[in-house]
Amino acid sequence: MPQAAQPSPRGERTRGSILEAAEALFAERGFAETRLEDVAEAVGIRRASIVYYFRDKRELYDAVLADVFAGLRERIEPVLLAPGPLARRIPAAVGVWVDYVGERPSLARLLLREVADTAREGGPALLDHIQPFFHLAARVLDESRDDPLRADPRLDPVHVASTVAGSTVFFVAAMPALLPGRGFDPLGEAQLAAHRAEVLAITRRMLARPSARLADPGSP
Amino acid sequence: MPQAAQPSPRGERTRGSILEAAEALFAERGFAETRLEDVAEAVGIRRASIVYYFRDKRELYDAVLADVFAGLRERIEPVLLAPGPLARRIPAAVGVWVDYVGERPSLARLLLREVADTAREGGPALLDHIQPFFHLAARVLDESRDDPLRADPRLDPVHVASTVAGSTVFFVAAMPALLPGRGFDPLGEAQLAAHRAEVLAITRRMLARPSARLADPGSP
DNA sequence: GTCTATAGAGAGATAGAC
DNA sequence: GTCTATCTCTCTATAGAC
Repeated sequence: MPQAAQPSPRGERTRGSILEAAEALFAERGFAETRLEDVAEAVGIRRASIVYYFRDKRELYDAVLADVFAGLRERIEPVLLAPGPLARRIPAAVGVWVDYVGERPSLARLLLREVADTAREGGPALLDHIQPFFHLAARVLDESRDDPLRADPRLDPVHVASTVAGSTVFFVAAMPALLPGRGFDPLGEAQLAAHRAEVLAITRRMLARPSARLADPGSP
Repeated sequence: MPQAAQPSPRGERTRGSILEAAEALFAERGFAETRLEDVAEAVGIRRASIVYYFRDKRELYDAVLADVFAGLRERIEPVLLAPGPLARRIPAAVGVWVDYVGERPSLARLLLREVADTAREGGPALLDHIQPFFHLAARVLDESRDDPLRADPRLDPVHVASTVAGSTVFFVAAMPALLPGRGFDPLGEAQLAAHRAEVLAITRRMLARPSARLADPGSP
């Protein structure tokens, strides 16, 4: 928001358009290769106007990440906090995840890039935006102390999440590239349904027959 | 190689060092954010000297990709072409894949980035480097016409490959970021073994109970 | 083969008018 | 709020000496 003043309706609309255009471009090209010029053009304004809403390029990028992850959280939180056994809630959350990525495929590419950037010294901002999901997970597990799944020491939530996230995100982003020529669309009804079924099967197997918990050298 | 002349031993060594440094930096930071200056510094030479070996930045990047994927192919080809049922060769190939990524984690990040770039118009060079794997797969399937797995129309090799690749690559790159603080090392003996077991279980399930083949709108 | 020096493009940030 | 104009920095690519 502009200088802590109350935003005008027009301003809110412009701001939203900038976010939308930036999300698409950052996802497609990455942070460094995206020119503010292109974002402005997509919105139909001039480059300098973007600065009115976002101090600089980095802040715009952060706002995009915040927006995308907030949307995901809004969807996942209710199904994870709903009553019922974990063995039911977790697959439900996985289904919601796949559907969300299907609707907002920018998330797939943004996440792919952020994860790849992980090794950098300065480090990406990913962690800030992922943090809420850790809190959510901690809360869910804490409130389900009696759940049989919770008791199984062989089950590593982070490992499950990594597998599910990795396969979906890769599927959505990679399939079109891997099937060259044909206009393959991983986001089509049938494709996405097939993938959802596959990921759910994987999830259920992991929950039913968890492998040894990964050693966690630093845990207290 | 320099101007089609026979390379001197010293030149070959320098060229190798450049490739090695470039691989690490491109993987960590991506193409756009990697400065030739840094590659040169890592090698201990000056920026201009790189041009002696690689016409420009893009060519260097391409050489890195070619090198990394060629290494993978060298490992996977023999196990896929070995005699025996597909139900045994495929898991073996998956095991080799996980081990290779463990030894050369740059591949994980490079692949993550390339896949994310897929949506770009100009398009990344990924396809050129992946092509040999398609040929390999086609050959293997062709030579296994009698294999029971081959006959199953519900089995989609690309889908299996995408799932396996996605989960491994994400695991290797994401785990250190997702487990902040502690010095988590997904490439450690135990972690990698646990992941390999997990991916193999996933693979075997997919082979044993394949889901419906994904519709392929453009296939002949 | 490797270096120094420099040219030149690209793109983000800033100042200030309307 | 949005624009024009400009400043400045970074980084690639090139020319040519050693």
